Amino acid sequence: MSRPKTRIQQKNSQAILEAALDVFSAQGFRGATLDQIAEVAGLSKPNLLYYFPSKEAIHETLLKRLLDTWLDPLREMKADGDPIAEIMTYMRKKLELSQHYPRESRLFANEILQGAPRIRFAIEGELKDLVAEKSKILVAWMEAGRIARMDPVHLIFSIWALTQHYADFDMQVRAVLGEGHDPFAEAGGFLDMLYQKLLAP
Amino acid sequence: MSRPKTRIQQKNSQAILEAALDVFSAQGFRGATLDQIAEVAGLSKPNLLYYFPSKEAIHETLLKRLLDTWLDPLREMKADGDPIAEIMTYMRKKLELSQHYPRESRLFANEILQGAPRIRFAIEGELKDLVAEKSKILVAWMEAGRIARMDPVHLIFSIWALTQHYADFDMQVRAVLGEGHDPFAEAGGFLDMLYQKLLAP
DNA sequence: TGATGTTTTGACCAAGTGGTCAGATGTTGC
DNA sequence: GCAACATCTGACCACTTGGTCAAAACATCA
Repeated sequence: MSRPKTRIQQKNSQAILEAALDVFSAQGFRGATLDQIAEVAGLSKPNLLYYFPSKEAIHETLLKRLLDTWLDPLREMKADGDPIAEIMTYMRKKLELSQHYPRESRLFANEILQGAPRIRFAIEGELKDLVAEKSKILVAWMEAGRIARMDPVHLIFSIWALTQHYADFDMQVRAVLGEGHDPFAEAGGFLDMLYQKLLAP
Repeated sequence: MSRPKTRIQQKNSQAILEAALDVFSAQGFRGATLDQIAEVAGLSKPNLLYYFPSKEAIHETLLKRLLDTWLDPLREMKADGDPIAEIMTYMRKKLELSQHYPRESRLFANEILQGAPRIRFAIEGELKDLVAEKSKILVAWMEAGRIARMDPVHLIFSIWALTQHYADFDMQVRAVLGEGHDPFAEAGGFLDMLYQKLLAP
């Protein structure tokens, strides 16, 4: 069922993944139940299992799709651009992911929190390699005196931490800010300012 | 059973909470089972329920204890200290909590991720009030020109995000850094530098 | 020692879980 | 219209889950 052929397969697989994203991101893998997913998707439980062989398989499909989306912004950071603009753009794109795909962010957070049992391989491979590659670019920029010197990997961690916080801890952010705030707009301004200061050579 | 009297009650309640912290922080509330907790605690399941009336009750006890520890460092930020030193100390203490109490950090993260169903009241009350109070101090420091001007609440969010990241995403941090790194030592240096630059008037 | 209270446990339960399956119902192309 | 296939479902299953309970084992102290 990995490559839906008919219109109806397309539609139902999609609905299941959409529903599963809702449920998994809110409850974690073990906390989510097939009954919940089925209900949200508007299908019967046996029907879910007609499209996916198991709960595991749904989760896995979701994580696989997620990872690419998640890494894309970092992939786009290019050595030949303006250093500060490139980093700023990366940070902004990550913040937009947090804003527009908070369920994906939480799904990912849940997975890492629990020791990444299902995507450890990707973290230790793809992600690690990508960070190593981009770190080289950052170091080159530092050595050329175009941004301030610092640990490049922790610089990347800081972007992840600061942007994902607004998706993963959304509930807390909104509760603490109270009414009449636009968390993501404010975060955008704050993080722009922060990285301007941090990166200035 | 909230106030253990005998030696044995003291010891077993403690063992249960310790085991529950292990399991809840790693699996989330729904993902954790009483059998797992009982096994880690070295007790039988019915014996667990002799000390605590329900799974809920164990979780609740854990969260209640956690909250105070968690807020203490912020409470200690005093208006009459040196602004930069006070904020730096707060950041350092939060980082130390991440380092020495990662399970507590993850327990908290799990709870917030899932919409804080069990501590919403504390987030909207105690925590919100404390942040409001400390924000006033930060703003006063900004107006006195002793630290740079910025949104004080997002400044606090940034400290939470950057320090908790090293506990909650520990697996990712270690995987990406690879062998031969001391994540928390490096984070300490990086965050010192970051906040020096950010706060300088 | 025995009487009294505390702690522990095996056996049990009802509800919920992921998953199966035979067959019913739709859909499609001839 | 009908054969062939895709889709869907109710009934069911084995297992796990949180929780109960009566009785057993243990501790304490007169």
